[in-house]
Amino acid sequence: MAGKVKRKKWSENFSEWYNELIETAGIQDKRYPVKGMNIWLPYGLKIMRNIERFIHSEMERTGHDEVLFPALIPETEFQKEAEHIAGFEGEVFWVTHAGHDPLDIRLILRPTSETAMYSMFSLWIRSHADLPFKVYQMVNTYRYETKHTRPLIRVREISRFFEAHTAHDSFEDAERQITEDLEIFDNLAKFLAVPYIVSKRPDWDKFPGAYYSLGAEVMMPDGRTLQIGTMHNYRQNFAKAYNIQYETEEGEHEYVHQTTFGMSERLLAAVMAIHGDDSGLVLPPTIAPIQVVIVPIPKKDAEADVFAYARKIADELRTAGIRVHVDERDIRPGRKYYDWELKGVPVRIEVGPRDLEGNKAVIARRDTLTKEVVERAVIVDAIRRTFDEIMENLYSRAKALLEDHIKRVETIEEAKEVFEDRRGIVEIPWCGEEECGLRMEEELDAKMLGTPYPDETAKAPEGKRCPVCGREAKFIARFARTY
RNA sequence: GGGGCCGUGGGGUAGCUUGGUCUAUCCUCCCGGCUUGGGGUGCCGGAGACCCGGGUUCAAAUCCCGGCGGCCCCA
Repeated sequence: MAGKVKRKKWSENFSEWYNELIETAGIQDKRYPVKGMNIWLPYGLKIMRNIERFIHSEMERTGHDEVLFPALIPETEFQKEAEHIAGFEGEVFWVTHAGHDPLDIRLILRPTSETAMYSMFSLWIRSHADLPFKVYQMVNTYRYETKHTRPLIRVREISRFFEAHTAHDSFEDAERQITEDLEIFDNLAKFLAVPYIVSKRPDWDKFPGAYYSLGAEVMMPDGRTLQIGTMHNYRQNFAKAYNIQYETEEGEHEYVHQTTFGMSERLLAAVMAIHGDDSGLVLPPTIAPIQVVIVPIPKKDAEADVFAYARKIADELRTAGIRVHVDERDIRPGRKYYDWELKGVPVRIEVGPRDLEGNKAVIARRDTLTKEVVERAVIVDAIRRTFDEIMENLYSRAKALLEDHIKRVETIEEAKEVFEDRRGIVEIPWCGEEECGLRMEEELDAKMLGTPYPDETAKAPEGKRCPVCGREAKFIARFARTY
């Protein structure tokens, strides 16, 4: 039955499909006259808010407090951590003037908030009793992207940037935080029905200033990967630059260990891309602004009032906590079907004279585009069951897409074939040397995502050799074309 | 950094090579009316565009120069 769902354009011309859908489905308007800065439209924003609501609840569950820092950072603060500034200075927006006068100390628009937050952390964190210290914010950040911008994916204003920042009394406790971040991320991914992989980034591609960086990637329909989450362990790098110290039980002064965890509206891009099809968006019921749309099918001269019937069902669903909308527009039902399919509403209920007579309703699933007739009396249960089935189907379909695109190879030639063919992720033995890693990136015209995480899964099997230098391989390295 | 392409109603486009019946094509969206209603009803009517500046010419959407904006490829 899934064969009924067409995903031709989606898979063969993903870029075009994506750009069209961003506007036709009402996610964003790209016509704002600044490159890389787009407007959130009401429908898209509602979806994003539902994703954020889940993130807020996870943050609360795990004891993070929400804060809001200013968007402007003085040049002097920005420059305190050497690697960090080197990594970002090429892409920050500067504020150099106020009115007609040049500023004494120039300001940057935050590309991320480490340098805004950490001088304050050093004031706030005094004692071991203050640790662990866990805060987060969801704000807009700015990066002057020089590559091609793409809505939600590569933008100059990230308008929904999530960043959690924590401070700990030891490396071990910071590691526990990374584990917690991964658990939060996993919950979120399940909520979105989005399967992913986690890699430890190679040293040359760490977050600027980090001890190590983890990236969570998803597989897009065209075989390229999209990073949708990152976790960094900073060790004491920033603490030393910003003098964030606490007093131990013994009265000593120690630098804190820090971590960050980041996500953005790329989460929505992933959901759109991974679950969509040729008819448009397919939203998981967990985040759909409208979970059920009811389309009344009137018949001329029929005495039955299908509208009243539809409204009654709507009330019932609403009482059960389901987000429902009755489409009473004066247009043909077929037109409504297309409209709501484009917008990805997970379930459609059709009610016409036939259903009213038999005390039934037709339930249509968005993910499979199949229909089923159900008894009016059990409609709430049927909808709930359908939601569960949709979540399962979306997840397993996406999981198959991801797994089909991961290929383990041993030579550069094999790896090249994968990228020529259908793309995806290549896993290849690697000695661990930067030189060999960069060489493979160049030869494959792909990026090294890193090594599988947790570390135990990154070891190369016995006897495998690095295809570049021929030495014994220590790791499995992942390569992909990325967004 | 190097090379290429392109700016036409809200969106997508035709026209440009060879200047003139361009009073600018078609689809979509939008507005009004009738009709219709279990997968994009049909018909009638309406609104809406040649990126900006300069030049060539009797005549420029079309050719030339400059500006601004966008896209693609390579390093």
